[in-house]
Formats: sequence, C-alpha cells, structure tokens
Amino acid sequence: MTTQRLSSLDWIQAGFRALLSGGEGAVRAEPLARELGVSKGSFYWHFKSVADLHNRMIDHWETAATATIIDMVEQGGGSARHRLSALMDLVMSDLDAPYGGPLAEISIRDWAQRAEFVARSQERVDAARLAYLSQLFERDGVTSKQAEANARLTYSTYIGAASLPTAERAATVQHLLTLLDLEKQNAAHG
Amino acid sequence: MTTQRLSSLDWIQAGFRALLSGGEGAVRAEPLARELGVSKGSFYWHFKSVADLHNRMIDHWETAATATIIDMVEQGGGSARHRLSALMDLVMSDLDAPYGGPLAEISIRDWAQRAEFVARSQERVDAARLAYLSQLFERDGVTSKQAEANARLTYSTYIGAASLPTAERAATVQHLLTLLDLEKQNAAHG
DNA sequence: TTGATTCCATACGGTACCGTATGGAGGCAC
DNA sequence: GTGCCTCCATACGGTACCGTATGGAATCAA
Repeated sequence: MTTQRLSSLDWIQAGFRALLSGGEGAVRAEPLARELGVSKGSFYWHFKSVADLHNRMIDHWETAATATIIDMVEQGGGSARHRLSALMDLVMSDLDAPYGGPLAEISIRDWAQRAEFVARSQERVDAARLAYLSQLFERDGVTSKQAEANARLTYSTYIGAASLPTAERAATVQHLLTLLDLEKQNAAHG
Repeated sequence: MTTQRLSSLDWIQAGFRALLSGGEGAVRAEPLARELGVSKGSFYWHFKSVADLHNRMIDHWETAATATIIDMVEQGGGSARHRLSALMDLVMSDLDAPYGGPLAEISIRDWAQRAEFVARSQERVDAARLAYLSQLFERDGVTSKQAEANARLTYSTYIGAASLPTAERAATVQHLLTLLDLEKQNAAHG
C-alpha cells in the first residue's frame, strides 16, 4: 500500500512545519513521529539526536534561503532594477519553499537569539543576501557605499514586512524601491 | 537581610529575561523559580498557572510597548519630523525597557504565530503604533493616504532593523526618514 | 532461497516539568 | 502573646519527552 518509507528530507520538512506552528521547542522527535504516522524508532535511525535534526534543518535552510533563490532571480534575467523587484516578489510569496518562506524566517531569526549554530548560519545568510542586494544596486548605477546602505535598508524592510498583513507586504517593499530610485535620480542632477 | 519577598512584577520581568534567552518555551515555573532563588511554591501563589503568567506578561508588554513610549515622545515635544526621529531612536535602543526592547519584539512576534492571545495583542500594538506613526507623518504635511503608506514602510523597516547589527540599526532607519523627506519635497513641486 | 541491509516498532530507564496539597516563617492587628 | 494574613518551602503523583536496546518486516543481491 502507501506504506512508503520516509527519507531524512521528510523529517526535515516536518521539522519546518513544526517550527512554524510551534516554534523551536516543538521540533521534537516524538511529536514529529506522531505527525508522520511512525514511531520514534524511525527518527533515531535517520538522526543521531534531536540536535542533529536541528543542525540539518538549518543546513538545509541556509542553502535554500540563499543560493537557490539567487539562482532563480538570475535565471529570470532583466535589468538590475527588474531583478530587484523580482527578488522581492519572490521572497515575499507565502510558503514558497520547503523551508516555509518568510514566516519561517521569523522563527529562525528568533531561534538564532539562543542557538549559536543558528546565529552563525543566520549571519552567513544575511551576509550573502546583503552582498547580492548590494551588487544589484551597484549594477543599477549607484556608488558602492550607497549600494550597501540601500541593501541594508531594503533588507530590513523585507524582514519587517514579513510581519505585515499579506496584502500590504509587496506594496510596502515596492514603495521603498521607488524611493531609492528617486534618491538616485536626485543625486544624478544634484 | 536581602531576603526580600517577590512581587508579581519580579516574576514577569524574569519571564521576559527567559523569553529573550530561551524563547517562549523557556518561560516556565521551575526554571524561573531557580533563577529567582525561590521555590515554585512562590510562583503558584502569584500565578494560577504558567499560562496565567504568559497572559500577564503580554498584558504588561502591550501597554509598555505603546502608551508608555508614545507618552515619552509626546512629552519630548518638537516638530512632527523631530518626533519621528526621536521615536525611532528611542525604540532602537537596546534593553530600554522592562520588557526587553527590540530583541524581545522578535521573540514576541514569533510567539504570536502560535498563540492566539499573543497574536491579538500584537495586532493591537501594531495598529496603535501604525496609527501614531501615520499621525506624525500627517502632521508633517503629507496626505492621509501617503501618511499611511509611509507609516507601514517605516514600521516594517523598524521591525526588520532589529535584526541588523546594533551599529547599523539607527542609521538605516534614519536613511529611510531622509528618503521620505525627499519624496515629500518632490511631490511638493512636481 | 538465503543472507544482508534498510527501515521501523516496541519496550525500557531516566529526566524535567506541571499543578496540588500542606505546612511553616514572618509581619501586622490589637 | 494571640490570631491572622501574606509569602514561600517541601513533598507528591502525573505527564511528556529523551536516548538506547533489541527484534521484526520489507527489500534487494546473488
């Protein structure tokens, strides 16, 4: 029948569902086993411990949250300004990935406050995203220093907008991009 | 000696320390009792249950995070534009309140994803802050509709900037306020 | 078919917490 | 001092989880 065996990825995805609905404290072996309809004997075959699952969840998130998304934007092509819009629309969509999208970001960011390995992963993700954003702004024609400031501002707004009602998220970030365009034009003939 | 009795507020503040360092899952009776150097007999005298402490923590945060801060800004006086800056500087300062400042915001925002009473409190806090921000922008001379958009953008950036390194937080939000000024002047003679 | 390997069930001891029950120490009234 | 009230200690049963140990079923190799 449909008595299909589970892979490690199944457990990792279940872990993200639990993280979303219950926070880090809900990512535990026995509750996940119940949700997946198996016993925890399965869990301890795939993972050395609960901490092991946590590590592999964060590893999975780290690549999915940077390289994967950047690849999608780059393959979409277009001008730097267009890629900025595309990137923001992409990361703003709900439940857009196996790792849970912008809502999972909130939980992970909270988790990073108390787990070193999460904090370090978070820092790498932030750095990679900021570097990519900065690169896009620079390609769009502003100075290196200005591009970094723009990147920080855009990134902050993206993170914060995850807490807004879904309907207002995209418009809010696009509003910011409009303002940054205005600033660029103003600097050009100022 | 210093065998001072504890008040409910002592437990609530200890609850916020635990929330910061360990998330919602760490706000429990026995660990808090250990940290405060008493037994849990004390806890269950002050609170009916752990859920009772959670509710009173959120109640406490709700008033501290809105009315208290708005009062401080309004008493500082100055122009609307000056109050905006003052407000952002105030909420950006680390550990500025018994409820833990911007770092506690991250934990509470995460907590709101899975606890109804936290989500409702969060919504009220967001609404109150957005209304106040919107009011400041309107006083500064933009249209009502534009003021609301500005408020959403400013608020998103504030929330997201809490995740930036401390040194870059204030500058990032001030950067946004500068951009909004530029937009206003541009609309004035455009 | 036989053996080996993969994946899971069951059962166990151990730990940390919840909430309750009960009693004790200290201040305050008088 | 006597009683009362406030705040806390101690002790208890109950629950949920962790990690391990061990055996069983399914799959594949040959």
